[in-house]
Amino acid sequence: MVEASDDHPSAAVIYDRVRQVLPGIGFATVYRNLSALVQAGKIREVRLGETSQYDRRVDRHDHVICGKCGRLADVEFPVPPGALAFAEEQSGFVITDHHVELYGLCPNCL
Amino acid sequence: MVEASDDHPSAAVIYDRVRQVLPGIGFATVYRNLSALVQAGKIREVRLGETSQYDRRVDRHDHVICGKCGRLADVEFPVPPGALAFAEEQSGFVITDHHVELYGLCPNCL
DNA sequence: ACTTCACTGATAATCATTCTCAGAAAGGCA
DNA sequence: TGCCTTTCTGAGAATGATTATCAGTGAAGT
Repeated sequence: MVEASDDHPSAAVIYDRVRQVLPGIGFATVYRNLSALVQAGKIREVRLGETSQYDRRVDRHDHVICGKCGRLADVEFPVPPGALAFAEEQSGFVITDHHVELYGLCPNCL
Repeated sequence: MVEASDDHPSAAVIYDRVRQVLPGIGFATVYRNLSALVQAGKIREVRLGETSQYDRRVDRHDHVICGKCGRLADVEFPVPPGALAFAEEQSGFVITDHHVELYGLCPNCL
């Protein structure tokens, strides 16, 4: 599998990369395989604006997004023990998962 | 302004609602006004999957999303004091804002 | 060799959103 | 009031990301 590199590429970027190895490939195939990988739990899809980015890490973690260049990086955001219970109480929802998005500027853009 | 009701409507829902009052309106106008309101800081845009939802609350807060019916509700998610600094240290980013998305089931769907 | 069947690439279709552009409405002013 | 300018609007086309369709290819089994 050519997918799941070490950054957070969008479908378009993955399509370009794959084409360097398999020049005749169509984007339908790329999208199909990405969906299959997501479904199979091999990669994770992260929506950023109107496009999807793909993350090889499938364990629970959070993301920082650079407001200038759009770069997305993994982070661990420590959640206090009672926070989820507090949010459940407030909302009446039963919470099964969560994702923190942090916004700022990346080292390169600073 | 007919926009900014008390739930989290998508552009399509807002378009339908506005059309009940102004039957001849086009969606271009609705989108234009929504963008203007967002730009002016009067409402907030929250992306949920492929569509945008609009939130009359513009202060910092978080959201719970029902995995079954897609309903979105406001919540306050308490962030521990050192968490942002910890994430900055990890990532090298300077963090200016954050947003927590909680996933689960809403009271109706339970 | 023959059938089956999953997989592929090209292309059309879809969905949300944005752009374009001619016309309408609103305001200013002599 | 009549004219000009500017802004706003609606209709529809255009865009960008993604998904569906569909005939063709190739491997696998018999």
